[in-house]
Amino acid sequence: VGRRILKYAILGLLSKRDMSGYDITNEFKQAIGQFWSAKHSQIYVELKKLLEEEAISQYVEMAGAKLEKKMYRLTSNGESELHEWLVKPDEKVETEKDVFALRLYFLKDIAKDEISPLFDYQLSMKYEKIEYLKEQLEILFGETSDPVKLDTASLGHYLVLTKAIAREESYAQWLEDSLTLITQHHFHKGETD
Amino acid sequence: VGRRILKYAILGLLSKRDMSGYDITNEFKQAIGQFWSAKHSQIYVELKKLLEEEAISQYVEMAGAKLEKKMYRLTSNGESELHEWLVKPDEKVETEKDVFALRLYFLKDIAKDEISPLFDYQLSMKYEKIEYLKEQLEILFGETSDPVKLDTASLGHYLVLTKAIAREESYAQWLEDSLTLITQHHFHKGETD
DNA sequence: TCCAACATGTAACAAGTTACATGATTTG
DNA sequence: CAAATCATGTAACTTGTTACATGTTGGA
Repeated sequence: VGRRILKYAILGLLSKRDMSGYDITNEFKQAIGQFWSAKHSQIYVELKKLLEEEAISQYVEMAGAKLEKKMYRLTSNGESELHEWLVKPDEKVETEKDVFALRLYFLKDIAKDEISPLFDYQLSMKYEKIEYLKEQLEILFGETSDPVKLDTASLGHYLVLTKAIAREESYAQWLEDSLTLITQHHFHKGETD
Repeated sequence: VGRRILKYAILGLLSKRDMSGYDITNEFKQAIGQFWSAKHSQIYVELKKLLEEEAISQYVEMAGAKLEKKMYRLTSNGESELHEWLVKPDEKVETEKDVFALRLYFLKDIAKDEISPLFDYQLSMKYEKIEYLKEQLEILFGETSDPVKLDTASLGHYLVLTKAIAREESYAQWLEDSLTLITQHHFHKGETD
């Protein structure tokens, strides 16, 4: 049956302000895109469905002389659906899919000299991402001495960014540790074989 | 077009030993299931496709008097396809989807007294999972003084388990920190409102 | 005037889940 | 002998990606 996460992600975004499909697409390229995202093709289809369900309403805003922006607004119906979903504890935990970890599980089938480049590439991607996320945090909360003083709306944003940073840093640390271990392992095997 | 991760996950599993669809289903309930998994319905369909592609071959093993177990084995074709994939660096990074983080982003729409139970539930699930993963690590590598001395096949298993533990512990830590922050935030707001 | 960004949609396909369907074997 | 586990499959459906398709607007 599906849990329609995208539905609630869109309702959540619209609870902040009215948005067009294009705006929603862009939001998924920002902070929240670290934890949920969708392409415009999926978003426009979902918006149509939400309109039919009367969870949202539509109005047109002119952006220029001819360009029509279709704006969407939460209905009270949609608002209560969102609230219900937000406090409903998650039944099922989904497998977090991670292709690099999957590859590594089959380590024995990877040649020794191929492993290190794979790690190097992963690490450089992780560090790039960490840098980007920290920049975002700095831009948004750089002057904030104490996150306790943030307004409630910004607090959500702050928590999501710190989560993403923690996740990536933990990942990078594990990559470093594993590469060290594998290198030593090869050395050890080389010695004893 | 898709990247057919399941295809390579199955080929990887078959590189360790011959397996039936049922065996593969069970493997996804073990360690590697922390990073990739599939239901039996998807697995049987994929196995059929892999047979057609001649990446695997099939033979029948009797399990009892009437019960036929269809066993699959990597062909040399499948083996080289697996090797190629294992060393091909990942083009695209997929969004790691996390429904709890998504909810939290919409924090302002959650009533104060509803937030703490949500965190408590998440934390209890995380700690349960961490305990389970550490048990697995103990069972498999408990007597191992130094992972450097593991055989190469087990090393992959070890790395995947330590990865899962690091991931869950980092997650739990962030949950603890965030709950503290939110609690202080409410207190702060209560004082100043 | 060209290019990037703005703006919206559909179609085809791939991937993944749930439900339906059936039967054998082992263990208490 | 009942229940859990072993064992294999198909059908219907949802979700998500890629490709196709079109037109506007603002700035260099």
